[in-house]
Amino acid sequence: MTAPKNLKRKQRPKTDASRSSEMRDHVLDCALTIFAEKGYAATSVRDIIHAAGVTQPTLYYYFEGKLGLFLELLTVKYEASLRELQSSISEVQGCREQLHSIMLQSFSYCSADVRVPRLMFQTAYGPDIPGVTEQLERLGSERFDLVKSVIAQGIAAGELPQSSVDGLTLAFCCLMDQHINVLSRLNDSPSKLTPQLADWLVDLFFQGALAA
Amino acid sequence: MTAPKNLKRKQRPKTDASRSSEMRDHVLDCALTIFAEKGYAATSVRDIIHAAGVTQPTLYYYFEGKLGLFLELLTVKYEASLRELQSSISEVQGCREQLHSIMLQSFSYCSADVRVPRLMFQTAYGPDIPGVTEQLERLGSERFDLVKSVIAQGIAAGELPQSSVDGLTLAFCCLMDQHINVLSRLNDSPSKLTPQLADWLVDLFFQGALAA
DNA sequence: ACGTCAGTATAACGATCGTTAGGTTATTGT
DNA sequence: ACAATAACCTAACGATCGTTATACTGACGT
Repeated sequence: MTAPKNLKRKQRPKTDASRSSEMRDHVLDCALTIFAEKGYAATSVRDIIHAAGVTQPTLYYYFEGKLGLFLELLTVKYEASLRELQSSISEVQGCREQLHSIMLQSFSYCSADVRVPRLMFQTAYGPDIPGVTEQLERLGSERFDLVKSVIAQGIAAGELPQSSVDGLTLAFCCLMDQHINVLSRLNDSPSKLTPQLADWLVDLFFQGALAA
Repeated sequence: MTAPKNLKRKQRPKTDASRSSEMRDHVLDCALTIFAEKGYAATSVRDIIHAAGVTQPTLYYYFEGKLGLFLELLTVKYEASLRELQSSISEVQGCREQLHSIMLQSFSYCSADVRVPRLMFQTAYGPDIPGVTEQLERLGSERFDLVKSVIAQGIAAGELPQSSVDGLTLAFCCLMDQHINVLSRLNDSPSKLTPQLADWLVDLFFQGALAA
């Protein structure tokens, strides 16, 4: 249906075919739309190829299958998010400012394309998916560890109390991720993931952590 | 496999057959196990009847089908949780104490049977399920409104600042639900949903809300 | 000019999906 | 004692699932 008109037959590539291709990117993008909408289990390969305007062998030419396609999508989006987070916290100093950067950057990243947080968080916080859980745990813990390192520095610097690092990190991630997940489900435009909300949440967490 | 040995052929009931039956409860319980483990979309009717040690017509005798069975399970668990929450907050006074009761009671309810929070929250925060979304939204908003009414009273009584009621409620629910969801996925025994954690989270929220 | 091969399509594979038609058994009211 | 019916079963329905064998097409190196 959404056939790519400008995507004619591909000219012979010099590089590995299964690694770079406009058609490949097109299928990935359509798969993101469907996976974000219905989740992995409820999405069929036929849904994806129908949205992309191609046939099954095209999907299986570029990807290992439904699972491989999904895993790549998930990994790409998680790692892109992580890179942006890492670069954003390197620009400011102090625990509070860095937590602020993390929240702001996450809100911005997820507002840019609501399909992304829907894919990431509905997969992470929904039912387990055999073959995905391991990789998802790895990707999720990279995020968690990034926040954890910032909070650990905050404790060391006396900005935060000497309570449990993991407990504080979990609380911050719960506030951030769940707000993103809940507010990404509404298809309100503009996004409710505003910088003001990010400010308020960081303040609430920080002041709460200090006083609790 | 898990055939109910003591569940012989049921004697004729006086009441409506599809409303009360040991076999019916047995199927419901087995369905809870499977749905909590794999989610709605990835669970097949055959998975459930295999776990219950019965055959398909038995399931369709007591329930309308996979969807009806799932909806009943979800509704029963949500409403039981809501009733316990309502009775628990009626025993204490003041916003802070009532929020504390809500958090404690939720932790207790979810620790008693980890299948329940897995079913409730992984369904609520995972991908949409056609035919379930509407009912789930209704059940979820009852929970939300209960917390909201407590917080609104807290604002009116001056216990909480005059910020957005919905914002505060969402933040509280994010902290509570996401902690339950994340910690329910680990199969640690004993549960990490301790009263100490509940105390700490309520303090963090309350002090944070005051200072932010 | 032509064989090669990357890229895409047709069509089908066996497996599994949710659901049900129809038969069997056991208990009940009469 | 016996018809009626609740409570199951065996078996199968058509639809859809993920995946693939096979064939075709057209741009490329030679």
